[in-house]
Amino acid sequence: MTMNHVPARAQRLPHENALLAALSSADCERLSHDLELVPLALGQVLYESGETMSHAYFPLDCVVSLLYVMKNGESAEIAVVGNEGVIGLALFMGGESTMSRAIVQNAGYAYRLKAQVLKDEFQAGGALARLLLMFASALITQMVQTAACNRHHSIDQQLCRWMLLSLDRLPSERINMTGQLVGNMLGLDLKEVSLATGVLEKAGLIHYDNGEITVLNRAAVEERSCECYGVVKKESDRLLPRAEPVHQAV
Amino acid sequence: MTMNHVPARAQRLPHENALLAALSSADCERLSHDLELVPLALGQVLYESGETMSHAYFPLDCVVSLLYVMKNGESAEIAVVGNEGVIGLALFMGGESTMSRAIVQNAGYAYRLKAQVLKDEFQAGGALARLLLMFASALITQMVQTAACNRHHSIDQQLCRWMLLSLDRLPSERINMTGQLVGNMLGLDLKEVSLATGVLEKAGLIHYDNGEITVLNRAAVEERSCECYGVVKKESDRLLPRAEPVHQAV
DNA sequence: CTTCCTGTGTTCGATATCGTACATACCACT
DNA sequence: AGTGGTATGTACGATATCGAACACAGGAAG
Repeated sequence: MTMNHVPARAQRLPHENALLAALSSADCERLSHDLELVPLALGQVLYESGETMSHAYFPLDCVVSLLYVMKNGESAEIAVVGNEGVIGLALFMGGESTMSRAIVQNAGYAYRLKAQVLKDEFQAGGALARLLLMFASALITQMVQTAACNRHHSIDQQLCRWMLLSLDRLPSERINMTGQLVGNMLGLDLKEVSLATGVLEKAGLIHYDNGEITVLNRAAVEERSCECYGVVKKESDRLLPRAEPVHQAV
Repeated sequence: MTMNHVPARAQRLPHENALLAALSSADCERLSHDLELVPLALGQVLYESGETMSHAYFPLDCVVSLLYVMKNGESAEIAVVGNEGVIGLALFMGGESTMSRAIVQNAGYAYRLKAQVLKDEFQAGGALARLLLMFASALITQMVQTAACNRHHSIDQQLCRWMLLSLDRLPSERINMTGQLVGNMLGLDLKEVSLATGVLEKAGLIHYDNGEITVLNRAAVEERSCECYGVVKKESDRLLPRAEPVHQAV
């Protein structure tokens, strides 16, 4: 908890988010009045399935999961979004809501825009509109891959894929999350998570202790993961602008 | 081979597709020069994963599946599109290609537009642009649901869901498809399809004979299906304009 | 220190799923 | 009729997955 004297707050800049960073300075200037910096806490729900969204969120250093939650409470992660993207596609796609819940998987900061501002900006059809559509493409790729992965790959493989997707959006090699939560993300029971992490730990790929997963050997995890991680990453790189390096401003 | 006694051909109208039907007569008029009627054969591949698309297709009476195909050949259906939608979202989303294969699940006719025409039309930002985005929303819902369904529901339930989605896009209660193909769609082995159809047949819900599935008791199939079918249908109804009734022109 | 409580991790047995192999029906063509 | 190819149905064993009950830690309150 070294976060107490968070000097970061004042220094957070919009261009820590890849989409905002890719805007021209004119576009950025215009939006800057509407961009509001907000801290997002672990577990915070940005919107609930079927709800109308009030804002779109552009993550800076946080990670947000899109979860589908069934009537009986079982859930499944559909996609992960970090500083390469935005939460709130449905706003400009015309549906106003989606069938998934957006929940903060890793605390941090995000900029947000009021729903109407984003809609207007999209309507105007400028650079942001193009970026949003590109990101939507990348997100669809991730959803498609998730669907196929859920059908065909083992829990171990899926866990590896998930850890890699998370790591790519985090500054360190540690994922701070309880087994319970990991289970929610992957639609698993706690014991299934335990089993899978146990196997990977015995193999020396990770260390798992009380709600903290440390990846010891990333290459081996990639090896063990299914092709899905690679496909999503490659397509994401193809479609999206590169994110600014995340860290320590001067 | 003359088409002389195929009266259907001449009578196929753009408004058999819900998206085209929802256009104003002005929009429709303008597009009509570019709309080309094409027959689609069972098993025809409209585009291959990763390929650049040359056209967007608006199905009239055919059904098209979006499949993801793994490196080892295993496949999984991501979504089904009939006359309520269009094939070729990636064209205007900016990606140019998607990671899925579009394959004709039920033969019939479609209108198609050259890629550039669709892109220009979308750029112009008129009614068609809004409809395309709405349809994209509905398709995303279907993909999300597929991902969750693959994670949590049994093969029986998934088969029921799949049959219902197909029936909604077909004029009769019969689905003409070999078990092999059904397997491809759902990412199953032939024997798993056999097993599942066997169970449903014993229960009197369907009759399955030599590549033809007849649904005998639709209500019971809905009962047995998971919640996924209902969610997709409801969301689809919410977002999309109603399709014209499919059949006999005057 | 004890008790409760919540979150966490483990064990065991039931069931679903999947790989392999083999048996059968139908159709088209020679 | 005979032959090959495609579609289908069945059986058995190996795993993976999942449900239910049990076991353990640590913090808060008494």
